[in-house]
Amino acid sequence: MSYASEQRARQREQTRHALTREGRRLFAAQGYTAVGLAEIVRAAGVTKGALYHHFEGKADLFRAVLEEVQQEVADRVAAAADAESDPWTQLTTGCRTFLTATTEPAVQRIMLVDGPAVLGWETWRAFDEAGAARHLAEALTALADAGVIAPQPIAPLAHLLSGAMNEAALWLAASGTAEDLNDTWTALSRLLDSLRVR
Amino acid sequence: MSYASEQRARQREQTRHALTREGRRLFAAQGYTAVGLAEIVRAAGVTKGALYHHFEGKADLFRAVLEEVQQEVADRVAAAADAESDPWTQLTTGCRTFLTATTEPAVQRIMLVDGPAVLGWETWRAFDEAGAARHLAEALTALADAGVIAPQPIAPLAHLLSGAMNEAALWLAASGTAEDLNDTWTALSRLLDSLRVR
DNA sequence: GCTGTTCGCATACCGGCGGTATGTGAAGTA
DNA sequence: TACTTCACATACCGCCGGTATGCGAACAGC
Repeated sequence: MSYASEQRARQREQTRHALTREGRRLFAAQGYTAVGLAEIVRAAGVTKGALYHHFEGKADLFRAVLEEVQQEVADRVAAAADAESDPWTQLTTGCRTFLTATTEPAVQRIMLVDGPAVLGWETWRAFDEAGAARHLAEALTALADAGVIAPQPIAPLAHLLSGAMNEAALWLAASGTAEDLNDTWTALSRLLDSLRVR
Repeated sequence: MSYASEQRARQREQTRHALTREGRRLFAAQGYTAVGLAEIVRAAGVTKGALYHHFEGKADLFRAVLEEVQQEVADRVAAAADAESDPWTQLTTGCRTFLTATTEPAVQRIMLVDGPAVLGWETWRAFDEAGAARHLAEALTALADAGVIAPQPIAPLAHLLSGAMNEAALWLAASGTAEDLNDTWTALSRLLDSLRVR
């Protein structure tokens, strides 16, 4: 494949990116069902033909967008956690970062509200486990192995904590003052602290 | 109003009930978007005219169904909790009942998956606060007032716990063995216990 | 550099869905 | 009995997701 042959590949990537970009913006602003394909392709400057050339349909475009959003959140959480050296601080920092990151309305609607309904909960969970939820489970496993928290099945605990943070993020975004964020973090910190071996 | 005048009222109620009944069944089995109005009215033995005479549209029918489901869950939780005399046992019993009640697939898809996406999260939250979530907040408030748990803002804590149980219920239903239920309940019990003043 | 092929996308079209406007007959009223 | 109301049925519409097809530019081989 020559250099010149990359012309089409770049154009292809550019079109695909325009679709996910505008799809993400519109899905976040109006919700999955409220936004039509016509609106997306118009915003992206292409036609439905392009969309169906790159994706299997509306739900598949949404899936690509969701994957992108979850990856970003996971990266932010991982970056914040990796900046810490102490395993326990990595957990708390990761949780705190997740809580603030998912407070963005765009992230919320796509990742927490429409995601499960559009893709089905099982599919959504699979994506979630590939994202930030995986870091949570890994951190808990490491802490259990190190004896910092009591040895116990990790999966149930991870889901409890993940769900707690998801719902808290939604609540904070809806009626969230700075005080509510503080109180929520305080309460979550206490719950996390209770895991430690004394 | 004479006895004879109640004829229409009874028929009316019967038709409305058939719609919510079949709507609930189909929404639970296939999800909100996958089931069409034609299928619902056919199962209920009426036509779309009847549906639009009783409800404002598809979303309004779903709202009525959701309200019904949430009320049932709230009643089960309240009944189980009221059977206990100790306030702390009321909380734990209520949580345990909620966890098992929401494991039903029908309850899950309507209440936890489609609910927020169809009605919007804020509307869904309003219904949730009128249901089982209210009992949780009330129980926590009573325990805080009684000095059993540390005095603290209740709303953030209630949302954390509510979200934890919602997600745990979804996980249990998806891949839930009896062992997972036990482990989840053990983990949740520990979290609840950490709230107690020592 | 000419020709055949592939590829990325546009155009045109379809079926089905939620929603609405209107008809109709039985129940209720005076 | 004549009139009104009400609970629904019938018929219809616009829109949206999805598909089939057309087409021009980009590449490949000679």
